[in-house]
Amino acid sequence: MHDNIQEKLIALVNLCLEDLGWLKECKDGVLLDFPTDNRFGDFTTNIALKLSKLLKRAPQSIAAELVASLQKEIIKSNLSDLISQVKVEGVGFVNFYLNDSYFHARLREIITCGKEALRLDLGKGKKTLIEFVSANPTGCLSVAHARQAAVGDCFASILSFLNFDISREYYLNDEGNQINILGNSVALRLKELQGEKIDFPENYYQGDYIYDIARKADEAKIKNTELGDFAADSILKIIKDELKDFGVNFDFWYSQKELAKSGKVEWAFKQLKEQGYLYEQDGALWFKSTAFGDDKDRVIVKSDGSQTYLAPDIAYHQDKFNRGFSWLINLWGPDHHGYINRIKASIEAFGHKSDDLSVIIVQLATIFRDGKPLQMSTRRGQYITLREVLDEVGKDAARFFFLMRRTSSHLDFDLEVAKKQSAENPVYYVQYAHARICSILRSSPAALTDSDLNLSVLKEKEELDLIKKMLQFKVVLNICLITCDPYMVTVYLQELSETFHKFYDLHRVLGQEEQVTCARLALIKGAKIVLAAGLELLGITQPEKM
RNA sequence: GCGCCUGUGGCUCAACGGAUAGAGCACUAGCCUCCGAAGCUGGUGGUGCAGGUUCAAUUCCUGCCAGGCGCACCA
Repeated sequence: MHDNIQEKLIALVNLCLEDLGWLKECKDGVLLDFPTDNRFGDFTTNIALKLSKLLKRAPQSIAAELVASLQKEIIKSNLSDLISQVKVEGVGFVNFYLNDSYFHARLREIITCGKEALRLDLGKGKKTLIEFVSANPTGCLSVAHARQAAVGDCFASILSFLNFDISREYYLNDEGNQINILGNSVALRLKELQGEKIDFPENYYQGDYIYDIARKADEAKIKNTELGDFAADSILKIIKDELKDFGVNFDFWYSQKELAKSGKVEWAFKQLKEQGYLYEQDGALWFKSTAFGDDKDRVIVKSDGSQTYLAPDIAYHQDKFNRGFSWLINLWGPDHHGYINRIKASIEAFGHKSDDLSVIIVQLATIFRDGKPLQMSTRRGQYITLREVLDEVGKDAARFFFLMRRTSSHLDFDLEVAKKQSAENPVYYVQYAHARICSILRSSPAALTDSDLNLSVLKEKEELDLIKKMLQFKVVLNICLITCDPYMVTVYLQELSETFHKFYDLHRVLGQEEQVTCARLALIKGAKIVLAAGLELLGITQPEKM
C-alpha cells in the first residue's frame, strides 16, 4: 500500500542517467517534485537544467536524450501502466504524466483507510517535547499567548500525526520576583478595599482582576506571606480555563517552584562546573556560553547571591532530556530571540547537539480596534485577552486566523474587522466545503453503496484535480515539519476547498448514471476525509451543517 | 551601534531557487426550474531601491531605504 511512486521514478531517472553516463555529474542527486502547476505533469525534474553547465550543452537537448532513454526504460520495466507519458517541456524540464488509474488507486486507498491513508511515519516514535505559552501566572493570556497556543498546539498535532511521540508542556513561572510583586499588588488592593488610602506603585499589576483576587483572598483568610502563591494559583485556574476553551490541552505543567526544590539546579551547576564551564568574576557566577558561540558569557548567580532566570532554565532544559525526550521544541516570543544562543549553549555544554533543541520564534500579533493599534502592557492590565478574542470571533475563526500567517511574520488582527467579516473569514470557506459535502451525502440515496465501485469513470479534469490536490496533503505536512511551521495547512485547506468548489460547480454528483454517481460520491467522501483531517489538525470543528 | 522579523496590486496575504507571480477583500460584468450562491466564472491592478551568485531570483548573498521587535548581575 505504501505510495513509493516518487522513489520509483527517481530510481528510473537514475538508471537512465547511469546509462547515459551522466550520473556521476549529479552531485546533489535527482530532485523529483510536484510541479508548481499541474499543467506540467504530475512529477517534474530539473536535472537537465542542472546538467546543462557541466555538460556544456543546451538543457533541451539533454532533456530530450534523457526522455528517449526513459521511454525505452519505462517499456522495459513494465511501468507503462503507471506512467502515461514523459516529455520535455519549458526550458528543459522533464515532466512525468501518470495514468488516471494511479490516482483512482490512491483515492480508493483514502476512502478505504480513512485518514490513516494520509499518515506518514516521519517521526518513528521519536520522543518530542513541545513547550509553549508558558506565560507567567500574573494575568490573563494575551493575544500573543493565544497565537503561541494555536501554533504550538497545531504543530504538536501535526507531529503526532507524523508519528512523533509528542508531549505538550507549559513551564510555570510560579516563583520569583513577579510572584512577589503580584502578592504585594494583592495586599495593597486588599488594604484599599478595607478603606485605607494607598499609593499603588506603577510597576505593580494594575488590572481589575487584582481586586477580585484580593476579595477572594480576604474571604479565604489568606496570610499576607502567601498572597503571591494564592494569586498565582487563582490566575492559573483562569489560564487553564482559557486554554481549555481554546482547545489547547497540555500534558504537563512544569513548576519552576518544584524545580527549585528538587535540587536539579544545583545538580546542573555541578555538572557544568566539572566540565569547566562556570567561573566567578565580580562576585557573580558566570556560565561560559561563549564556548558555544554565544556573544558573551552569562551570569547565572548574581553578586547578591540570587540566581538569574537562566539558572533554572538551564536545569529545566537539561531535565527535559533527562526525562527521555530527544527533540525539544520551544515556542518563544520575539523578545526572547537573544535567549536562544545561551540555552543552546547550555544544552551543548551537556553534550547535546544544538539541533536537539528547535526554537520557534512566534512573532507578535498586533491588535487593532477600529483600525488603531492597541498599546499592550500586562502591568497596566490594558491588553486584549485570549478570552475576549474567543468571545468576539469564536474558537474556530480565532485558531484559523492565528495560524494563517507564517509564524515568523507579524500578524495584523483588527477585532472589529474580524467580527464584521466573520462570515467571509477563510475558515468558513473551508468549513463550507465540508458542510456542502455532508449535505450531498445526506441527500444521496441509501441504496448506492461502495460495492462494485468503479472509480475509472472519474475522467474529468476537475475530478482528477481534486484527487491530486488531496494527495498533496502529505507533502504539505512534510513541509510543515521541515519549516517547523504549521501555517501551510491553512493555505492548503483553502486550496483544497477551492478545488472542491470548482468541481462541484461544473459536475453534478447525484442523479447521474449510477456508476458515475457512485464514483463521485466516493470522490467527495475522500475530499471530506482530507478536509476533516486538516481541520482536526488545526483544532477546528468540522461542521456537517452550517 | 548590534541582532532578529517584515517590505509583493488600493487593503490583507500566497508562491521546496523554477515554467504565464497566485488568492481574498474592494471595484466591476456574468452564473441558481438542478446535490447548500457562505459558492463558481470573467475584468481592472503588483515583486521597496541598487548590485551580485545562477541555465533560472519574490525566494539566496551584499549594500541602501522603510517599518516592527529585542539588545540586563529583569523575568
